[in-house]
Amino acid sequence: MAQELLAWYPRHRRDLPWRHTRDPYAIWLSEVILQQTRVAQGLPYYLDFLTSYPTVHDLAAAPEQEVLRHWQGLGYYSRARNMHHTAQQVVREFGGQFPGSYAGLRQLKGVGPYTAAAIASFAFDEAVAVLDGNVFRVLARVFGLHADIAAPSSRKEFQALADQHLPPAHAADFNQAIMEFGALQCTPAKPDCLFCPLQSQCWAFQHGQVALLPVKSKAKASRTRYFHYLVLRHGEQLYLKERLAGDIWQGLYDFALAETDSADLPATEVLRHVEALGGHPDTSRVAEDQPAPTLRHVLSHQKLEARFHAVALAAALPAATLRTTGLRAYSAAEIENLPKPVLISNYLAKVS
DNA sequence: AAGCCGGGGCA
DNA sequence: TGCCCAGGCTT
Repeated sequence: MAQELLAWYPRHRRDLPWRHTRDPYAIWLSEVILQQTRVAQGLPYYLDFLTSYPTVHDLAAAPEQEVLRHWQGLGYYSRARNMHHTAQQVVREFGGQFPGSYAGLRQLKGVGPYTAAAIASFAFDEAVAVLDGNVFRVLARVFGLHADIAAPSSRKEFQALADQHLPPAHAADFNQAIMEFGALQCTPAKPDCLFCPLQSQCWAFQHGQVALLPVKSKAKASRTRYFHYLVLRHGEQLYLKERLAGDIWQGLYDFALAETDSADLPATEVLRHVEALGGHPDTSRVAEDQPAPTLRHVLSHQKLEARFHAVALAAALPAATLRTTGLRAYSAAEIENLPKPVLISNYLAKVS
C-alpha cells in the first residue's frame, strides 16, 4: 500500500503553501487551522496569520482579542485561544523553539495525537503515523475494518495498522500521501475506484462495500435554542458584551441576550428586559424598530433561531448595568474590530 | 466513553 | 436535510 501511495502522491498532490516549508511554526499554524476544516476554507486564514504573525514571537506578543478577530469565521474558537496560549508557552518556556518530537509536541495545548504526529513527521521526519478522517476512511476500506470510527476504542486498531504500513524512511511523504489520497481519490461519496491504484488490494472494492465503509455511528440530534438579542442603541453606539466560558463562542462579542424556549418574544417582554437593564426606550422611535429580523444559524450541535430586537435608548445604560453585565457602548468602527460570531456579523451586515 | 465546541460546501 | 472536513478538550 505504501509503495502505491508514494507513487501516486507526486503525480496528484495539490500545491499548498504549507508544503513548501519545514518551519515547525508554519506547519503547526496550518495544522491547527485545518483541524475539522477544509483546505479551501482554511487557506486564506493560513496566509493571513503568517502575514500578520510571521513568527511565533509575533503571535505570542499579540492580544488574544486580536488573534480571535483574525480567526473570526473559522469556528471552534478554542483552537485560537489554545494556539495563542501555546505560542506564549513556546516563547516563554522553550525560547521560541517548538519541541522536536511527538512526545514533546503532545504536551502543547491544542496539539492532540493527530497534530503532534503531523508536525513531528513533516518538520522532523519522525516515524509516527497520522490518523485523521481521511486516514480512517482509506484504512477502513482497503483493509475492510468495520470498527465504528466514531468510537474512541477503535482508534488503537486503526493506529496500529497505520503505524505498521508507515515506511520509517518516508514518514512525511507517506502521511501526506494517505491524507491527500483520502481527500482526492478515496472520497467519502463517489470515490474514484475505477482509476484507483489500490483497487486490486482494496477489501471494500473486492467485496462491493465501498459505500458501506467506514462505519460511523450517528451523532445525536442537535437541540434548537431561541436567542432574543436586545440590540440596544444609544446615539451612534451599540451595546455589546464578551461571551464568557461555559457556552458557545467564548471570547467573542454579541448583544444583550435573553434566551427563551420560544421563537417569539412579545413587545411587552422585550420592554421588560430592557428596563431590567436600566434602559429607557426612546418611545418616539419604537415603531420604526419593528419588526425584529430573525436569523437562523446552524452549529454542529445546536440550531439557533435568533431574533434581533432593535431598541433605541433615550439615555446611556447606568454604570451598574455595565458592571454586572459586561455590556459596553461601541462605535461602528470599534465593532468592526471586535471578534464576533458569524451570526452577529451577518446581522450587522444585514442592517447596515 | 460521551458531550461539547463552528462554519461552510456538497449531494 | 444530512454528512463531512488535516480534531481536541472537558467531564
